[in-house]
Amino acid sequence: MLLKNHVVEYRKKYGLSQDRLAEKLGVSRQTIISIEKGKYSPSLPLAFLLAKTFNTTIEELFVFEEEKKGKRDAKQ
Amino acid sequence: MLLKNHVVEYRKKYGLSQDRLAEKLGVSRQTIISIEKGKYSPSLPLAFLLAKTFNTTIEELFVFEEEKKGKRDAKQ
DNA sequence: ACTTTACGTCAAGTATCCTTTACATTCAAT
DNA sequence: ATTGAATGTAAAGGATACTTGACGTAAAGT
Repeated sequence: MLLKNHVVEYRKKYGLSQDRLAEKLGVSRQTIISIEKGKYSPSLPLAFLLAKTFNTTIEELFVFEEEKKGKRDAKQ
Repeated sequence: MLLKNHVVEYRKKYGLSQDRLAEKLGVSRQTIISIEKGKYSPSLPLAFLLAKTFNTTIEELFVFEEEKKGKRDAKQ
């Protein structure tokens, strides 16, 4: 199960640096970097904050990719 | 920042025991109990799984309550 | 009475998220 | 060439999520 996200795009859309975004969210810059780079997925509270900051939803911001190896039929 | 959820209601709506739900999600029963009891919020991946299991969204399943007491950080 | 099912607690350990510090690179200004 | 802003890496430690196992309670059905 992979978890991609559109944080970079949204951050740039809002003209924020990683530093500024981190500050706004009350987390460290490293956290932003790690999430953008896909090193780990954020906690649910942080995911909520991110979505809120970008006026979108968690589902829109984070893309949940079911990784089923062997399965080829894409449903949805 | 509080994070309530409707896991109990949805679980019962789907006629699942905590044990069965845990099994379905691939987590321990303790994890379900802790989430339902509000001891902590789930990880984002688990939140996604829960929402998916109940055919709903994270935003619907988890209620994000902005806590407005004693703001320390002047952000922006 | 006994068993089963479901829900709950507690505690100790592992895994993952997040912070902090320090340092490196790139690019756009001087 | 140097400065500053923005992005990146790495590593150690702290905080939170999750597991495992042991145990308690209560209800429902033999």
